[in-house]
Amino acid sequence: MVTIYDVAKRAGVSPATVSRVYGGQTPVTPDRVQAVRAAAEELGFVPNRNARRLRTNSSEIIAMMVPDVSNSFFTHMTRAVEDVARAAGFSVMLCNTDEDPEREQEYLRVATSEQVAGIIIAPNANSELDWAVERGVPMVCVDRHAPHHEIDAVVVDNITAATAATHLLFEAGYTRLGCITGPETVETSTARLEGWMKAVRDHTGTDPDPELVLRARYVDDRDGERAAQQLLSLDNPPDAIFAGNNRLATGTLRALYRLDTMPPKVGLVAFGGPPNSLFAWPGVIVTYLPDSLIGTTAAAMLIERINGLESDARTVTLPIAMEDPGTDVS
Amino acid sequence: MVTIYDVAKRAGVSPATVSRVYGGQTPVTPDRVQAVRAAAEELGFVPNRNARRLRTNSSEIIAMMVPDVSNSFFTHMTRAVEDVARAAGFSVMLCNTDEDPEREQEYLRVATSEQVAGIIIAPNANSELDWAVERGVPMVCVDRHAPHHEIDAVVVDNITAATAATHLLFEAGYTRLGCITGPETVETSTARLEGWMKAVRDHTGTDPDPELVLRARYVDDRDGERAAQQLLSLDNPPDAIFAGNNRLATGTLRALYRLDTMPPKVGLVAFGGPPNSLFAWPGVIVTYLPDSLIGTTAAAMLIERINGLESDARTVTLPIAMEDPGTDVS
DNA sequence: TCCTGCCATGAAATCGATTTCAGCGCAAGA
DNA sequence: TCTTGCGCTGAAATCGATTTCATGGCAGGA
Repeated sequence: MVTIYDVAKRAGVSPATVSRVYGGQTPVTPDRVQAVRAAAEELGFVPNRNARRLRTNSSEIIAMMVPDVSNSFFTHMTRAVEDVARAAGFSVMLCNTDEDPEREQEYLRVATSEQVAGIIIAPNANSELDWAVERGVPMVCVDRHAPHHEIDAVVVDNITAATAATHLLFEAGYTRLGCITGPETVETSTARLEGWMKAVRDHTGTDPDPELVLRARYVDDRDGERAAQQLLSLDNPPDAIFAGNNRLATGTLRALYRLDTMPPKVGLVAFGGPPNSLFAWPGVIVTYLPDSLIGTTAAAMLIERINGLESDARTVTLPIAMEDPGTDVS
Repeated sequence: MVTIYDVAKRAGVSPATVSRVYGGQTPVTPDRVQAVRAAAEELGFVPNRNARRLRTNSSEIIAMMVPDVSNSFFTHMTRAVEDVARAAGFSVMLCNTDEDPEREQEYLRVATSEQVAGIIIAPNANSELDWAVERGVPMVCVDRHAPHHEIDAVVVDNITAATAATHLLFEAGYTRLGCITGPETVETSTARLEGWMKAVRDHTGTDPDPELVLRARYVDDRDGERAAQQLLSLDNPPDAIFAGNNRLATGTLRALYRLDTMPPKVGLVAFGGPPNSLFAWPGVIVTYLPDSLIGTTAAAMLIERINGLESDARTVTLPIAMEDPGTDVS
């Protein structure tokens, strides 16, 4: 391994000078800089970040903790975070929590032990963030607020969008709406359910039929498929379904396909997806979550914190775009 | 920051003993282990990995260098790598190269400077891997072979699968096939083109019409869309299209939709996608790349290397699954 | 020409964990 | 009882870069 001492010897300067050439505070005479760079080049010197970090007690790593990167929502968010991070000289450490508090805890431990510069996390109601908060690690929550702590957050207005999308189903002529949403531990699933209920009450004047509301796991589309099947096999089945995230929408669509009741026969709100939907489909109302924007915003906010910003916790709420192709089969 | 010295003082032992409790080679008396653990717990001690790494000259980080995590193929691969890595005590650093050799180079520099334990990379023809190879960083290539070096690789049999899928188009009754594949710098795109050509020759007895072959970027589905439009606006347009990856397939499908020539009117091979295809579609032949399996295999191979395996470079070729729903519109 | 003061430089301490090496205590064998 | 030897322990060196502190050199002002 080539060290600054080797470079120093070759360049005829002291190790301190070599160190200063690589991002030190103190200036170095141009010709010495030249000499050092030349020597470093010849020897193939790469500064050892571990040594630097040990000394400076900081790293250029951002931990990205999401339930599951293979969910396209988080995929795009992660990609966006990585872009902003790289531009600012940070690397991204990827952590899939699978909504499992234990795994999350383990990762938080690794992250602090790693002296990461900051953490971007999509927490759930069971998240134990005390560990990181106590240690003052800069942190930004995405998609959901932090439980029990005041922490920067970038979220979307789920209630409003869920209500609006549900209204569109009613306007399209559907009358009996089912709702498949996520577990109670995930804040967005409750918000979307709430938005859906509001729209139902607005239109029917009464509370929705409880048998039309199901909760399924967010992370596996087969759960969504099962839930949709269950709804559609009711004695009095819904004629449209609100699917609370992209996975659930994918599962629901598959169930509809299997039962030969594809939209527009049965209406669908695909909240936040389905992923890579290719084109507008009659009877499918899609809301697009601003995944990349959430990522870039969160990364930018985190970097502000890393650079020492001390203000109170901030919450940024981003709007949700919507697509309604109508029910016309053309 | 709590260090082993603090813990040592509190537990009434030496720092060396504390270190040994955390994964040291030498055994420690049980009651001292107890005392150390208790003290560590009370003080909230977390070992500083940077110090450890500086000393041991190794890290528990695997760099995952892919063109673009937001491509579902790499997404699933990355997810699989992360699972295997975590189980073995490694973290994953995410690097999007966008097929850009410069960015790749930058990341290789960061990775060596970071003393990463190993690298998993999807290289292209312009990749400069010398840097890492010289330094002996354990490395495994995925999806593509390393240019100019003998390195472990996990790939799929693109030629065979492309030929087989193309055959299915002919069998379905399509006669004039177009092909949209990726840039020449990406090995898989050439292999798939080759497989396609073989099938065309088998069936027609002649070389394919050159105007039916287009190359587009792999990374943006709009390029695929444009290429498909171009093919379909020929005087003598193809009646089926072979799309060389998931992005191209997505773009092609969108073009077909816009031109109101959705399959089965125009046949389609969607090689390696399209992502999250919801269900079988008449006239669309889909090949499924074993994305997760590539990831787990590569991660396992890399970990073997990290643990000191010295054998010659190995290449694992995985099979490709295929789905042909026929052309029947039922 | 001499003095003041800034600027660049090198020597050495430091970050926190690992590891070598020597020593100590204790058990087993003679 | 004495010796041998094993097993555990602590002191101290070490990893490679950063940074403080003291110093030497040089320019500008008197």
